[in-house]
Amino acid sequence: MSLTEEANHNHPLEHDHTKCVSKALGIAENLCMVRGVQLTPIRHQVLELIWDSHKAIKAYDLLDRIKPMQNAAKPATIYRALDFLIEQGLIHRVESLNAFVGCSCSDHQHELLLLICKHCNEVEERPAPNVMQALSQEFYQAGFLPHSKAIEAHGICGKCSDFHSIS
Amino acid sequence: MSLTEEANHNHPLEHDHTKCVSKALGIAENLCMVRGVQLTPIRHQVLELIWDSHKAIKAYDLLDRIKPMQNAAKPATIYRALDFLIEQGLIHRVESLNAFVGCSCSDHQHELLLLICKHCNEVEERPAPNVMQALSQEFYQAGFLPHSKAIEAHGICGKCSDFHSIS
DNA sequence: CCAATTAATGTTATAACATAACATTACGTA
DNA sequence: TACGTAATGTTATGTTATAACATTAATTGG
Repeated sequence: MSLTEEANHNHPLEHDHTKCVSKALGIAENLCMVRGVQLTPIRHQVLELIWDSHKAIKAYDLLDRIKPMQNAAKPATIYRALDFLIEQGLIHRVESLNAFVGCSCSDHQHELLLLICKHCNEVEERPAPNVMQALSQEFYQAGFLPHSKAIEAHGICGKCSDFHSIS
Repeated sequence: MSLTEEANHNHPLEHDHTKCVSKALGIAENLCMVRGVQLTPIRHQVLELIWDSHKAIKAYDLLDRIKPMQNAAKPATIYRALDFLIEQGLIHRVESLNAFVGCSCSDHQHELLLLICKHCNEVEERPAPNVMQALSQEFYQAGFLPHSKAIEAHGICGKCSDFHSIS
């Protein structure tokens, strides 16, 4: 099922989303330039489609949406672009949804806590340094050498609970 | 791919695993009794197969392994049993692996931190109260009302890094 | 500049993960 | 014993992801 079908509440006018998009794309273009990697048209379009909202989007939904622009697009087309974007830290894979969301802080070092709203389906990314520090201590105590970590919480976001309480 | 194919190092003699299994099954039987839910033969067998090791196991691997005992087993057979076991808190779904692992503390309240070893593929579950507290604060600051949370870390476990350093 | 190499994409096929929908069976209880 | 509910059987299909090989585009060294 498309994620936007099951939780489709929107927060219109909450913010100027064109700014989010242009900022994210600008950062991506710059990063790729600096790193000497190619943000090809396909990769750029996939990133743009992902940034169409703050909701996580599924690979096959991306495929549907890129088809008009890339007639030859196949699953591999999307998954390759996703692999690239993840590698470059430009997007996150949301494990518990099998979906993908733009990374809002790809320009600096970060560990990630993802807050996934069941109501509007938006995903908020937070640095959560205290959580990360406690986590590091836990790893140390366990003798565990982490390579990667993901924290994903499902619940109701601030905007949605505000919305409920005033409407 | 079967998870046990890609990371197949074992820690033999590290512990008496029959104790883990009998403890887990005993707790499960008791809990189900108390709750008035049925730990049917299929559900019991699936739980037993999951507890065959501390590694996460995939649904279709479980299917293969239950076939000799349950000739009629189909994907739905396994997924229904898994749903039941998850509902009862007897196993965890490891989101980042699409796999399942026995819950080692199903008899008491807990939030979970899963330490997943890339080398031996075992999954250690830790309560990590400090992490959970920091997380709660983060949720509060974000105005987020959590319904569920999962922390999954991939890396090298203590036993495997010990092993490397002495051999 | 052009040949060699590497990076990216096209294409086909299939593997791997999961659920829907409806039929049947088992079992407790009125 | 008929009824309702829980569990399982069964068929089909939906969803997510990758393998493998061909072709095209971009980069680089001679």
